[in-house]
Amino acid sequence: MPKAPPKPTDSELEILQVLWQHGPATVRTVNEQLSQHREVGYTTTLKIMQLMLEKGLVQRDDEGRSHVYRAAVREQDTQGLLLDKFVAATFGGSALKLVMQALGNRKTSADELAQIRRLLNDIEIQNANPSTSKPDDNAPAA
Amino acid sequence: MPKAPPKPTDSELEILQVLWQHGPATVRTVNEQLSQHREVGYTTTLKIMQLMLEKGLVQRDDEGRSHVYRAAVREQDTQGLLLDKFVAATFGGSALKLVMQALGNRKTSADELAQIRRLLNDIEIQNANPSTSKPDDNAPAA
DNA sequence: TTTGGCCTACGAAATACTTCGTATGAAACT
DNA sequence: AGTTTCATACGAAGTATTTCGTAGGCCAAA
Repeated sequence: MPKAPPKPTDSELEILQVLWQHGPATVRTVNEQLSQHREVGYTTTLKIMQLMLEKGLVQRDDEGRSHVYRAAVREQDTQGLLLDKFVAATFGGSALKLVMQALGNRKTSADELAQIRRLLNDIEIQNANPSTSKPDDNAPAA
Repeated sequence: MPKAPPKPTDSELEILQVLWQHGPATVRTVNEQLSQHREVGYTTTLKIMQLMLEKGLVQRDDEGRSHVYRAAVREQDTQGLLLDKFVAATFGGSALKLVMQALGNRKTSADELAQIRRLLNDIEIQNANPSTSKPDDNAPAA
């Protein structure tokens, strides 16, 4: 089994976000996206993406003159990995404390609260009845 | 207004956790706590705590022969600060996505789910009736 | 007083990440 | 063909963090 890619750094995560949203892209495209938020040199972006390639965070197609990069890790997986580390370091491993803090000290819209309620319901259904597959918003009503 | 202390690093956060839980402590005490989880030299801990003093993350009483350090930032404030940065970097600023991921990909006990439900209720009461003060578990029944 | 133990201060190395200058080459333009 | 344009590769410096060796001070026990 090939070794799992390491935890991305902050800069690497920024680049992954672009690739996740935009799909495969050249260094130039990525750099242009990043430049909309902060100043960053082209070769800086290039260098980081080259390092990401070595780390296995991205893959690239180097056919043409400019190489096309794409994420080699999935958004959900990466977020989950980072979340685990963050919860461990900051909240002593308690996801509950994290959620309380996230919901408590922050304006949360009624709509968002409703979504969370729905999620809670789904989870309780799961717990009560593990055989059923996860409910899907788009599924036809029973 | 004195400048707010910076975001603590991972090592600094570990030390803050000890101080928050244990209360004011000497370098030796802190180092002993840390040593229960991983190997770390005494002067390493000392050095980091000295840097934390310069950054304003801790204060110290250097009366006696061994100095006594205490956290200069509150646990909730610090967790909130770190959480904000983390949500911004990892979930594009969406606390909702964070909560969904935290609850979704993880076993959450019925008890924890109940606590979250209670929190949701409190928040909705707040939203509906902003004049009321926040309910307190320990408050005497009306 | 001398010794040993514990404490702080400090310098410096090791590591990780970010940044960018410059070299080089390929393609496009004139 | 010569020149400009744009891409990659690479070295190296700047910054932040972590780590620890060593020096020096203070106090108590011998």
